[in-house]
Amino acid sequence: MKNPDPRQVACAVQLTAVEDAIYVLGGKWKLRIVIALVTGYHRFNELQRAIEGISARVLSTELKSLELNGLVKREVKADQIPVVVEYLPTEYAESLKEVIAVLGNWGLKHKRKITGKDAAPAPGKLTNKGT
Amino acid sequence: MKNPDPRQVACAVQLTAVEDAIYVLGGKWKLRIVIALVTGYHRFNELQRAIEGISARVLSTELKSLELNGLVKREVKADQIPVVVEYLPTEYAESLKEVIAVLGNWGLKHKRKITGKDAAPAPGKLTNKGT
DNA sequence: GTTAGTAGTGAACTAAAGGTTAGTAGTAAC
DNA sequence: GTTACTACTAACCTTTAGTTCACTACTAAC
Repeated sequence: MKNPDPRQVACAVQLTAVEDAIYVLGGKWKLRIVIALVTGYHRFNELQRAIEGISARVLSTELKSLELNGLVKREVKADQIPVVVEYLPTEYAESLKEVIAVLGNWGLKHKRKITGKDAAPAPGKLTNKGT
Repeated sequence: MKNPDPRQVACAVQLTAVEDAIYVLGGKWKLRIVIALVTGYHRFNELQRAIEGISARVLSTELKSLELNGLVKREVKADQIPVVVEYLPTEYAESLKEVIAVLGNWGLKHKRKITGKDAAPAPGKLTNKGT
């Protein structure tokens, strides 16, 4: 196989790109945090209360990861007492709105398909959790 | 807080939907498999060769999960020797094309942003791997 | 002085995801 | 008879993700 399968060439670009996106946005919490952020929650404890079930440690590490990827800006209001920290979605985070919308729409359609019609969900999911 | 924060109401629907989508499509391999499937790879070993790095065990479990979610159809060609199994993307899998496109585009833009400009990638990623 | 709020961090743990190795059963080529 | 192909699967191991709990340091209210 000297000259590669044209199908491989065709999908290679998409493949790495999708992988990268999943690396940055995947996992249990990253997109939830972004959604909370653009929804208007900006303070640490406020975010922790808004995002049900997240621990301080995970919120902290996830915020750092999002900051590294330019999606969040950490701002320390040193003048206030007590010192308040704000996590603000960057302008760049706006670019995720489409991703969130598409993913959300698909998730909604899929849930309807799985729970409403076929009733054969993935093991232990979609039916029994309304997070 | 008797009447819930309107922001919470506003994002709750999107939240569960996005979560569901990530549950079904998240992880290292699911979307890669779907891409390979719609690209034209249909047989087990063919898929394993096309998707670099995936093990038979993982490919098997992931295909089952995708089948449960109606994205793949498993077809056994019992008449052939040796018995051949084909994994075919369902029509429903077409609905993922938009998701893949949007995610791929974002991933591409993001990689360019991170590696080309800011040069501050997430720890140990995006720069050092060209899968 | 005790409690609660601000924003976290470190250690120790569990759970889940994924990887490695070996092996099944049948066919067919060398 | 050994190797290689078909499509897997069980057992075991490692790695990563996420949880729990305790704790810092400072301020304010009770």
